[in-house]
Amino acid sequence: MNYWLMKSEPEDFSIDDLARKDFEGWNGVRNYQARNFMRDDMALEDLILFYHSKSAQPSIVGIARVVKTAYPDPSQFDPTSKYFDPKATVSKPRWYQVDIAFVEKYSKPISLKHLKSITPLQDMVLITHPRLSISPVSPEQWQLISQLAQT
DNA sequence: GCCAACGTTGGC
DNA sequence: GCCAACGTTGGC
Repeated sequence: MNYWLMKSEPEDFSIDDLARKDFEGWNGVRNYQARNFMRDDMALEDLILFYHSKSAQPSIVGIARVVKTAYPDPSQFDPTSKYFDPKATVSKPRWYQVDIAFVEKYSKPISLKHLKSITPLQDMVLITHPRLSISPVSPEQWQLISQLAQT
């Protein structure tokens, strides 16, 4: 079982949007590191911290889980999509996605500001690599954050 | 293979 | 909306 953090701009797709759906295909990821995490390391039922970026108070807002492992992101083949990639082919896809589903919404979000104030969380990839949209979370970090969510 | 130019992310 | 940090592209 692995733990992850995935960012989304709530104006594009929020935890409430996720809660309304059976699942969501996590398409449009166009960063190789993030792709590799999805393609190579994400397993069924892995748990995900769902993070709202570019919001007034960037925060972890809830939990999702992986319900389908990596498969080629169809938007890379669609010339009308903003995620179209002319260098990708069906036989040699470049971009992958997973499907995720809603698990829970925190009653109170945990802000980035709060996370940055907690010494043992300073090595979170979220903090050391602030522009990565998908990042691994250690079991220790997961446990600590789960405790924060309950207070 | 270097690196300048360019595009994107995301906190503020 | 700004802009620093960083990733990617492409000419040489």
